[in-house]
Formats: sequence, C-alpha cells, structure tokens
Amino acid sequence: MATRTRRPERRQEPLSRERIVAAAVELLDSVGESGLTFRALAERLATGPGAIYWHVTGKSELLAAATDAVIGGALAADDLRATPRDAVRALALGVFDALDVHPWVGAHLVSTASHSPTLPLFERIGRQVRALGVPESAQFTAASTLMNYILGVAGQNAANTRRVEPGTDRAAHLDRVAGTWAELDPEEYAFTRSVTEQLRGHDDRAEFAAGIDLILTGIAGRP
Amino acid sequence: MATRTRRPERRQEPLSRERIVAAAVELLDSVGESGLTFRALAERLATGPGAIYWHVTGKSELLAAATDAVIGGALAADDLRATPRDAVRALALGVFDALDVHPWVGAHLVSTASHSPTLPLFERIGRQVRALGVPESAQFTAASTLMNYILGVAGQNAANTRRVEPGTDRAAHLDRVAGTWAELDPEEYAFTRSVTEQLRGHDDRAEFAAGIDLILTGIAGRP
DNA sequence: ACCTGAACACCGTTCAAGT
DNA sequence: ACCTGAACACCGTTCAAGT
Repeated sequence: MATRTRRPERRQEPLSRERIVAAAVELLDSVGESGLTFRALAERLATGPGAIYWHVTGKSELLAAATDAVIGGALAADDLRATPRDAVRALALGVFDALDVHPWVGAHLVSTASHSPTLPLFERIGRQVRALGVPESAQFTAASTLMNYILGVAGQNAANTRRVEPGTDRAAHLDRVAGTWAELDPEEYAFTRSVTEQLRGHDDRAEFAAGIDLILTGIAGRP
Repeated sequence: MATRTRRPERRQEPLSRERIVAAAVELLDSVGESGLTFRALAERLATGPGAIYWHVTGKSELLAAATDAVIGGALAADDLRATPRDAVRALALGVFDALDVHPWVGAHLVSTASHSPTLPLFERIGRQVRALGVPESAQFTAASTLMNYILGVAGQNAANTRRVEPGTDRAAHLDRVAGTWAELDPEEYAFTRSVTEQLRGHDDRAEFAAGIDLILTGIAGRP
C-alpha cells in the first residue's frame, strides 16, 4: 500500500551552504576547474543560478570554501606518540595525498589568503617545529620554509595533473617528460639531461617526502 | 617645411608576436590579471581581437609567453666568481625581485608546465647544486626542493599582492595581518600567535633568503 | 526568508570578408 | 600573408518577481 503523502522525488532537502560546497567539490573533482559553473552547479542542485547567491557571496568565496573543506579533512589529529619529525612528515603527506584526490585544490591553496585554509596548516607545522627544539627566534623561518615548500609542490602537482589528460597514468606521463628532457640541447641543459634517469620512474610522493627531510635536516643543522 | 609623405600617426609597425607579448606584460603589470583581455589588448595595439589570433594560438599561450619573457629577463648571467651557495641565493633572489615587479607571474609560474619557463630555472639551480658537490644520486632531490620552495613563495607572494589593494604598502599590510593573528583563539592557534611579533616588521625578501639558506644547509648536511 | 530564471554586461574564440 | 570586426557560445552576477 503506497503512502498517501509521498514526497515528490525531485524535491531535495533545502539549499544550504554545506550542500552547495559539497556539490562544488564533486563538480571540481569530476569535471575539473573549468567545470565549476554557476549554471552547472544550479542544475545539479535542481535550482536556478541566482539561488546560490543567497548562501554564498560569489565564486571566489565558493572556491575558498571548497578548498577549506578538503584541507580541513586532510589535517587529521596528530599522533601524539610520533616524533616531531614524523609528525611533520605525516602532516605534509596528508596534504599531498589530499591534493592527489582533489588536484584543483593545489592552485587555490596557493592563491588563497594568508588566512584560512593555510593558517591551520601553518599552525600545525609550527607546533612541530617548536617540538623539534628550534629556538624561538628561528621558529618562524623554519615553519614558513616548510609551508612554502609544501605549497610549491602542491601548485606544481596541480599544474601537472591539469596538463595531463585524465586518462594517462603517472608512469606514462613521466616517461613522456623524460623523453622531452632527453632531447634538450646538451649544452644548454646539461644538468637537466643528467638527471633524466632519476626522473624516469621516480616516485612523486617519495620525492616530496625526501624534500621535507632535507628541510628538516637544515632546520636541525642550523649553524 | 613639412615632408610630403608623412606616415599617419596611428599606423603602428606591423603586429608581431613580440609586440603582442610586450603589450600583454604591460597590461598585466598595470591592470592586473583580470585586465588582460583580448579586446583591451586589441585596443592597445590598435587592431581587432581577431588579429591577435594570427600570431598566438590563444590566451593560455599568451600568458605562458608573457611569463617566459619576465623569467627569461630575471635569469641574468651567473657571476662565475661567486660560490655555488651565493649563486643559488642570487638566482633565487632574482626570481623573487622579478615577481615583486610583476606579481601576476607567480600564479602562472606555478601553474605552468614542467616545461618552459621553469625548466631554465631548474637547470640553473641544478648546475649550482652540482657545484656544491652533492653526490649525483641526491642532485635531483636537492634541485627539486629548492625549486619547489621558490615556486611556493612565488605563489604566496602573488596571492598576497592580489589580495591587497594596490595602494597599501607592505608595512601596513603586515601590520594588518599581525593584527588578525593577535586575535586568533589562543589555544587553537598557540604557535601562530607566538610568532606574531616575528611577522610584524619582518622583511619578506630576507625571510625568503633565510629559507634558501635553510635548505642549503640541509643539502650540505645530508646524512 | 528563500528561491526562480530572465536579463545584463561581459568574456574567449571563430570566421567570412577584406587588403 | 595578414588584418578586420561582427557574431557565437559561453561566463558571473543581479534583480524583479514570486512563494
């Protein structure tokens, strides 16, 4: 027996900032940055483009909120038993992995405020820097350097995934880049050519972690 | 006595890729990223928007070419008598200073290829890494780490100058940021608050250089 | 209070037509 | 070969009008 009061299939729960941001993240993940359109978003939410503006001031706020949501999720609770060095590594790799799933975040992490969502990341890094025993006067520089390195990699990875058509896998892409490097002018690009083999078949994630370790060594070994 | 054949004031030398890119850089410098429009560019070149497409395939190529032009200019010849450490510093600061004049470059340096114009920078850094005596197996990581740090700072600076309205000077801006930091939740943002004083009145450029030194120390002190 | 969707003021890009 | 500029297919954003 069908219920008398059936709510129409199409009527969704009311619009909310939360639902809008979630839909924006989905759209960004599936169609990429150019796919985030107020019209596409409105269609997905079964409403008109104007409705979105009641909950969100504009596109840049929407992007910031989407970035916030992803990064907030990536900054899991610290493992209190880890060494500071391991905690920094875990923090950095958490961001790295989140960007792997949501490549569009990289570009907007970089272009976003000295405010959210980079601030929580800065705080988390800073705490570990302090735990490392870095003297107070050097803490700001140490935390900033780690932060800027992480954001730099984030941006580069975002650029890479944007350039590569979604189908190709990492290995194929690296091979292609290595191929172009091998064809560079031997004199003008002597160094780049010499590290071509290190590029081919290297692991982005491991490479990223190695950079973190390098900086940590620099922080520990400050003269 | 006026010459008989006077060329009309308005007729410029013919369009060329070079002139177009130069005009684009000017437009980006003076009006910012949102000011670079095919219509505005066409007006500046006294032609129609379609004409530009004969010399350039589209907007992204135009931006890449503009970025190329700026970075190419920033990578001056190495001082052969400098130590590798000083050469890396000079290289990095050259990029930093170029971005100070052309803030829009930061965003596009990050989002641009593993190809030009980051490749010449990578090559230049790599040569100095080699000169530092880094063993071959570690050269790629060392150069990448420096590179990613530089690009990270580039992106952040671009984001900062974009956020600040053109009038405000650095000191005022830092003061404003420091003000917001001082109001953060004391528990949630304990570290950030503790370095507020180091932020206020710090020197972006010196801070950037300090980060380079930190990484160089890490490279030298690799275990 | 919240939603609708047409309308506005732009974009990048194309292309027939000119020289 | 190179340029012109109207036209196309989009954008983000606004806003009168609805519920």
